[in-house]
Amino acid sequence: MERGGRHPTLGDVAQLAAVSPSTVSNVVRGSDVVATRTRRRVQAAIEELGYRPNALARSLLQGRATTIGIIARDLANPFIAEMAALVEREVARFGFATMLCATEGDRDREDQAVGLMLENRVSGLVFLTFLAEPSRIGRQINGQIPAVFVAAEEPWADSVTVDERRGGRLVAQHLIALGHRLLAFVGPREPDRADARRLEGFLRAAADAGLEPKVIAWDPPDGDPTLDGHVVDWREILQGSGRVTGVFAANDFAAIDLLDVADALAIPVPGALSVVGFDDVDMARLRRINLTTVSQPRKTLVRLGVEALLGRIEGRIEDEPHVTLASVTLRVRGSSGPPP
Amino acid sequence: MERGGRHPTLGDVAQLAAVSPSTVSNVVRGSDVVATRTRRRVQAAIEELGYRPNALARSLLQGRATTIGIIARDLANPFIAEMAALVEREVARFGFATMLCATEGDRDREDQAVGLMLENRVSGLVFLTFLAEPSRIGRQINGQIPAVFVAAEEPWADSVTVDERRGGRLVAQHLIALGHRLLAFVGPREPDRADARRLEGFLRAAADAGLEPKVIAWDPPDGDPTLDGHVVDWREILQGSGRVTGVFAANDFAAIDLLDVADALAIPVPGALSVVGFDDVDMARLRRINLTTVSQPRKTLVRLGVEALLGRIEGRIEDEPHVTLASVTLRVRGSSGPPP
DNA sequence: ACATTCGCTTGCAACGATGCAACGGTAGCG
DNA sequence: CGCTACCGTTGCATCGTTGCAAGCGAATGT
Repeated sequence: MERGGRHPTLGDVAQLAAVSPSTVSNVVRGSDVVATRTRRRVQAAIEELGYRPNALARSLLQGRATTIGIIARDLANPFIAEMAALVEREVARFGFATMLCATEGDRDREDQAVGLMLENRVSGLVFLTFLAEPSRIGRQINGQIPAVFVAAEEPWADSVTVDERRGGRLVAQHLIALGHRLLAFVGPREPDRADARRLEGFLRAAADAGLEPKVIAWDPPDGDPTLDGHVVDWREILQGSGRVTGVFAANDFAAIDLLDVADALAIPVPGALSVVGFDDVDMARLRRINLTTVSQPRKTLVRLGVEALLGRIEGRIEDEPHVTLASVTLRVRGSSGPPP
Repeated sequence: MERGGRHPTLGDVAQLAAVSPSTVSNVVRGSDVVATRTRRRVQAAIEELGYRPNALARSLLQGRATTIGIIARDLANPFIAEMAALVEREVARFGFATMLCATEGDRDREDQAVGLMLENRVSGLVFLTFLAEPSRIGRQINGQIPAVFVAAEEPWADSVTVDERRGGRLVAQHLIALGHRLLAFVGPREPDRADARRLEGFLRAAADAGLEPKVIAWDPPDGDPTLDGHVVDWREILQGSGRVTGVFAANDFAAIDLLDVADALAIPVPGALSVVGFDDVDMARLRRINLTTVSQPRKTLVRLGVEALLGRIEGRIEDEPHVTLASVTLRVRGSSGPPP
């Protein structure tokens, strides 16, 4: 069937069908210049040898691979994983293969990932993460290949994201409307710009109501929460003298961990504590989680992002990088209620 | 910096450094035959041009890309997503890039995925799924490139998986030891072989105790459960005359959905219903979920799988395909208890 | 002084596919 | 009858790298 484990080539097929390699190439690519008789003969030869075109050779010639690269932060986060799946599926519709790299937010791995993608001459890059060191990556990419940020943003590339500040504002307004006055924000010790904007919107809306939320840094599951740089205890924050009653978590992942903490301390939610998240991951709607959260329109984000990327790849779009905003919705569920 | 948006090549670097392309190639690949003076000059030129080797050309010459392909069923399942992340990370340690395809269990997309990988001349394939049509894919791969099944199994390729039957048995024994006699298994309408074996072990152990569990087909979130081909109602199964008290779900995903159904019907777990899952996904340990489940050693599975794959790729291993079994553990949590 | 060795560098032929100019042959047209 | 138009097919150059044999000074041995 195939000679010695090696892959049969265009030439092998050509020989068997007694035509030139070019003709085989034309058949493979479905060019209509080939006579039907010849085409059939060639197809038979292809079948017999089990021939598969070598995408590497093709891509080498065209200067780029029919591949797009996804650079994500962390596939263990369901929000990211689902976004990655959507992107893969969407670009596959246009015949693109997908290369994947996770960075864990580490700048060196960011570098490596981009390097890997560039060396493999991907046609475009989808970033599912903010960058630890935007300028370096920006310089590397430097207009060499199209890139788009989805659910993230960089000024030097197309970005499709949501109005994070508005999301933060909605949360604050929701909690305040319920009657909360003791608010807090919980986010990672090293916030990315999404976290920062969510916080910003939250703080601003709180300030408008004369409130000043605490800002707590927390990296579950291994870290302790810190407040103004000092390690504190959840019991302290949730039950102590300076306790809070309404908490906005930077994302559902953290929010759900926080619910778990509350459960561990036997603090009733929303009875004694209201928790609001961000992202609306699938599990947020489970009755046991039932998390009030800000919903991001995942499919829309991906669709718009891929659309923009393909536009650049095909050269249809040439203007300045553009930021597209999709709208967020506050999804009120059972984890938020009036303060005690 | 670069000429007209195109990528600088070995030749460009060679010209600038006034050496031959071969020498540049030697420098890039860290060959030690190059004199230190020359090497420095070349490195300066590389820096100045922002040169990046073209992996496509390199791979074309070697006959295969430094890339492995992951073929997964569905990234939206956290178990799969986490496995994919682990594989990506593990192979990256050995310098491999990762191509990703999701199949959703569809045989056509299986075909396409494998075709895509083969055309891109990946060095090896990691399957994170059982196949809808194993024989076809097997014939396609046909010893052309190394493949390994992780948390899945095929006779014609190396496989690293767990003793699913034993997992099923452990669940049955656990429920029976608690005193349950009215058992059921809940799995997808089109079970893959993992599901089938989990069921098999479960049924056998139940039979040993003289019990005959119901077998329910269910595809959450959109489907109704069916029993012997007839659509039934959860209320019927969980509270009706022929009700069950201990349910084994084919995987945590389904188990968690089942918990949600129980919550919707206000059925206390484990008071009136015990639920046991399979996989031990991260969220299973949350207090609100607190799912008794069979734990798969994810990291071990991935490590062993990648090890086997690399062995084949480097030609170190040449013998017959081998099945490696890792051991499962029943993790007893709060979703199982004595029957009412 | 000449041969031999060494250290470094270079040309050249692949790898597999593609795009294009050019081929001989037939047909259509004035 | 000669001109162009078109048809299906073919060679050939090309993409960026690598591996290998050969080249070439300079240093060493006798």
